[in-house]
Amino acid sequence: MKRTLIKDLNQHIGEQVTIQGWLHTLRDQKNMQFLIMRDRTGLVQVAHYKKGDLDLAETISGLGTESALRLTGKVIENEIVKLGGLEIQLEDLLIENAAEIPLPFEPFGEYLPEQDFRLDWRFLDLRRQINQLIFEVQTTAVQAMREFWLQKGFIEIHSPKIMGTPSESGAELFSLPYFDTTAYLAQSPQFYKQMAMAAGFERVFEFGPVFRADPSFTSRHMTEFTGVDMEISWIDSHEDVMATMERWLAYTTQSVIEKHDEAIAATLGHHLEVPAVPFPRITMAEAHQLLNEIGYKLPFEKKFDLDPGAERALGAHFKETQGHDYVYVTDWPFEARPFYHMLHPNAPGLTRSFDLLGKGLEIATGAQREHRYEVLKAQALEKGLSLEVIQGYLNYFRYGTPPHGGFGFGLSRFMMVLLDLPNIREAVYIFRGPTRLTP
RNA sequence: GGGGGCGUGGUGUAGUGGUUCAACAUGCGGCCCUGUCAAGGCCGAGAUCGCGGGUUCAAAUCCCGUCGCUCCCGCCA
Repeated sequence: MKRTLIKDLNQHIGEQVTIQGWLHTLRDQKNMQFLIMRDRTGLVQVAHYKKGDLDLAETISGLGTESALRLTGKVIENEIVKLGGLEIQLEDLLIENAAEIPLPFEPFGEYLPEQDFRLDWRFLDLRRQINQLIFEVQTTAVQAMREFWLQKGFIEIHSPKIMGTPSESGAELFSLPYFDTTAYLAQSPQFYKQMAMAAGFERVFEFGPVFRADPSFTSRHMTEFTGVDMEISWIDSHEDVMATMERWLAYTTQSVIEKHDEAIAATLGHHLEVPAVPFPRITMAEAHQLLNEIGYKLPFEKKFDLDPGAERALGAHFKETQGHDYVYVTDWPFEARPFYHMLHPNAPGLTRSFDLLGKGLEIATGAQREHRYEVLKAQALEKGLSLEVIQGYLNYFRYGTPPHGGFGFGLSRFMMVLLDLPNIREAVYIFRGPTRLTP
């Protein structure tokens, strides 16, 4: 018999249906048994009159909650049932996979075990409604991001994650044996998306894994995460990148609201808002001045940079003064940026770059890239890089590469910001950290 | 790489030197209950208090070490 989803049961009053799902709660009484069943669409009560089938009653009594069941019965309206005013009168039950007793923890209990323990049993943790919602929302968000770009003629690329030389960035590399040599896991698709600019693709994006061997033990770092990268050609400055990005994020948020507003309100207790475009912008120099005014003390060694506390302070300030969750911090000093960021022509030492803060959290970095071969080489040397090692990359800029720029964006960090999740381990399907390689 | 915090039955917590210090909740097992509904009632099993060492007449409780987890800084998405 065809499966009926629990949310559709009210269209089948009086009919015999089959539902498939998990035993959410069992109330086993003297004469009656009540099974609360859950599938991905909701909960329903199933009633069984014990004397109607004593063998079945005994089977049910032995069931552990969270067992995977398929059951058949007649849907009846019953106003005394508090769960939706209907119930299924049980006729047949098939145990697809019994849950052992006891469970490692109760996914639907009053309190939850600490996060580390839940990660050990992530599949049980993921049965919780909020977790299903997080990944439904992420699916919609990623779909919208891709849609936005496809509407504008972007090409999607998939660059290799195994590399012979480090890709860039100060981040530590994972190395691995590779036949008779050593290979590295990509820290970023940076060089490859710029290669696409040299290739004349003009506009590209990529969703892909990124690996960072930094031993970071914080609520917002992972050793492997999904990077969302884009790169566009023929830009005038980093402003073009920011302008594209903010509309892209507004479109994405709009899509999430259209599809999940009700569920988000029901589960998280608040509504999302589409961020107003354009987002606030502040230069690094202005940011330092502002921080000074609002009394945030930045350590001396951070005179070219921000620290996480400063980012939170800026986020809070723009929320308070402009009601905005996002802010671009632009024009970072070259000291704080990689060699390939383009310098301002009339402000030496400053780059055409930006970070995007969402609720005070760094979720993206972008810039116009330096596409002039000689200038790029000089900047690499200034950063102390060996030209030999990056010559393959430098070659992209010898045979007609347009001006271009783009950004790298952390998908899970965005999910944290979007849904107010306190820890990136809640925002990612399966967490990878310095001491977490399983599941 | 640096710093802080935590580590008690399956799970979440209480207890901060002795005399119920091993408790409470939940889960688990049993019994009871005219259809319950986040069910309820009664009974029961379950932790030598992460591990090792030390202080003390006495340690879950203090000290040292170690391991694990966690958060912050550094680094970044």
